[in-house]
Amino acid sequence: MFSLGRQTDYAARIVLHLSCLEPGERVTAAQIAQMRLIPGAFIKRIVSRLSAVGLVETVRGSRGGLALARKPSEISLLEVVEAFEGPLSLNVCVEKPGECPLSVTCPVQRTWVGATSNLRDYLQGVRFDALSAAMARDAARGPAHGGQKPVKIKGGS
Amino acid sequence: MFSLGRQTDYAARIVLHLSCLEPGERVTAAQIAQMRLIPGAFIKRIVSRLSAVGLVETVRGSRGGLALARKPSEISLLEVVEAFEGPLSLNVCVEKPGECPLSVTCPVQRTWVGATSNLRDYLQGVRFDALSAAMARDAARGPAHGGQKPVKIKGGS
DNA sequence: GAGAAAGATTACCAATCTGGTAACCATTGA
DNA sequence: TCAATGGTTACCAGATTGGTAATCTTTCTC
Repeated sequence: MFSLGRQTDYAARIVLHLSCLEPGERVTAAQIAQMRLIPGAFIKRIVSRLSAVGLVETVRGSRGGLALARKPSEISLLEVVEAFEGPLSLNVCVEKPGECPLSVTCPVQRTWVGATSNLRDYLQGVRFDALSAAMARDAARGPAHGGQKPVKIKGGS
Repeated sequence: MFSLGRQTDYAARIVLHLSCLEPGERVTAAQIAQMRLIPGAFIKRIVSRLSAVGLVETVRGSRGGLALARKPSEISLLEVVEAFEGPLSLNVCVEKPGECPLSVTCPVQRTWVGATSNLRDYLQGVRFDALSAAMARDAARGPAHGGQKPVKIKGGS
């Protein structure tokens, strides 16, 4: 069906969640899992990766938790996607043009390249400050308007 | 790695190949397979699908073969892609927004929707008359310039 | 220091998808 | 009738995916 993996979807939710925190605030993976409907055991692997890639900072131990490693305005959706899907590429011949002997004279190859960089540009243009702002706007409209309880962001236990 | 399947790639090659034919001309699947480096047994399934979807017309029996069902200018790359990948959608929540309870207030969902339609537009804008013209231009420059034997199109047996 | 609360890492699993092969059927022209 | 074609189906091995679970490591609190 040609879609992103669940992990990538979950990862975006996590980063979005963290984008909504006050600076200095921290939240546990379990809390995110619960509020963002991510399987509790699964989120560990995802967070681990986000941390390895340098998108989130983690603090171990009791009273530990997660926070963004950078400002939301400096994180693009593309970064999150590529952290889990690898370098964006609609077809093998985009990454490794030499692999297909036809690629030199293949106009479709050039199309894949174009579509790929198009998509990449789009995703790179989406930054998490904008996303969290949009979410805050939605939440401000209140539960009634969306038919949906707005997700509570603060981890204020 | 988030890329199109091989079938889709092959399908595009096939349609491109057929786009380069003179009107009324026909070519066999085996010939395409050989010239476009598609596994001989595999191409049958792909052709079968292309025919089922109404993109190519087939003639069975001895002296049979394939041709486009429509003019190349009326076939977009998107059609070929969706014939093999299903409706384009970067995430499940694009096709089935109701499935994820968060989607109502989820700004990422709207981003997936936007990126999807962006990609769809791009692919819909690529038509096979343009691709075959580009390929003809390349071929006209001769073998020396590409370091690659130009693919022979005419099935002149 | 003990213990609980976190994240980190690893092994494992079932289910699905994928690319591909092969055999056989159906149709058609010579 | 026979060979050449496309059509269909069954099958297969390997990779991927989404997910669970167990165990390790770090850190805070008492």
